[in-house]
Amino acid sequence: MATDRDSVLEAAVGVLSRRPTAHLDEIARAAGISRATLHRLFPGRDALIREVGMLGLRRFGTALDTAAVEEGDAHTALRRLVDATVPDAALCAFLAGENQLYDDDEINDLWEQQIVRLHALFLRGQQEGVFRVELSAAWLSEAFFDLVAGIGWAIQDGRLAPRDAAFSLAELFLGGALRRP
Amino acid sequence: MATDRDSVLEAAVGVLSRRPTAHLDEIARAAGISRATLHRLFPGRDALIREVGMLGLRRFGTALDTAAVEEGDAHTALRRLVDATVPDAALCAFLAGENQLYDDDEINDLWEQQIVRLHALFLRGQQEGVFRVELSAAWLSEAFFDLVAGIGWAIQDGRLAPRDAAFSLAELFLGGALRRP
DNA sequence: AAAGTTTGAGACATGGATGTCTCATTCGGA
DNA sequence: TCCGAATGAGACATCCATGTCTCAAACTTT
Repeated sequence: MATDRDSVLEAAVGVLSRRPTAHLDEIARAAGISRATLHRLFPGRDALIREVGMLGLRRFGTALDTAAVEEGDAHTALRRLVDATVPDAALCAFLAGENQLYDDDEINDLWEQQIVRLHALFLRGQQEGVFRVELSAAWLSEAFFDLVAGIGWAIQDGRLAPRDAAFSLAELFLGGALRRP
Repeated sequence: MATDRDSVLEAAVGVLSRRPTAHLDEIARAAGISRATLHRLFPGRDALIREVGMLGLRRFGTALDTAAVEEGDAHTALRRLVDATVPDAALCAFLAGENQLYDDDEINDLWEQQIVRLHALFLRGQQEGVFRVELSAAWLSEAFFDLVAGIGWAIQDGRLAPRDAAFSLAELFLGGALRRP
């Protein structure tokens, strides 16, 4: 029974990241509330989708903060980011799939802000000689986010154990991104 | 002007992989045909979506064939698979995003068939000592497909040059999947 | 216990995409 | 040139999710 807005949004993610066209009935049921209450919390479907996106972007921003991606060497910074991001992988999965959101300016701006920070992390790592330079920082950012999203989907569908998530992501991605010594 | 079914499906992918809820008008326009003709080719929206999914799975199956993933050492087999898959990355992106398809039994079966082959490739590679065993074959399969999908999205949105796609995918993924010598 | 608030269930209207139809036009083959 | 087939444009009807409303029940607060 989720009464506050964020709990509802979390429940909504669970449904929407799998089926972006899920009916509001289904989302309300997943949140343990009625469709009427859902409408009281969010003016309509668009608003709901938008707020889920905003939540995801806020969470990812918070993950970048707690990981302090601008500090320390890029390698361990990325490891910290993995740990900070994995708990919100489902939200990232939603963001990756819902390209529809990109009509909204506010969403686009916030999205841009996060990507810039991620991109800067990889660029810094390349300049430090930590990350490979044959792969563009843009592609590294893209691929990282894709894998986070993949983690989210895999966990939701029960194909990946949550305990293994951070390790699987870090090992696979860092293996490909780190410069060989 | 795409008159045959497959051309229409290809055009549909271009629209649907970005916006899964695109109207039939938009899809028809993207294919250069009228909505009436679109309906003559495909009974309805569901049928269209389904056939796009089927096309994607068929293409991926063909890629597995042409790459001959069951032959040779797993490393070069995977490199062949990258080259064979990248041209159809957009279709894979659609498959990754449209989890809605998973209601259909025929789709599920075909999907299962491809995943089994991909999974077997990684398992074989692990047994040959080529791929890392700390990462499960299931996760490697998942991550590979996620990155292919990411390639597709990135190319469609102009964030990745098609020429760089195969290299970027192979280097990043193999870097993380291959056992260090 | 009583008043006020919130919620759930359902009915209802609405809008918009979908599906079906017709008909004029165009294209292709004989 | 002529005929048949295919296409496009548009006009409908239909369906269904959405949005709005009401009212009773449950819960909270005093």
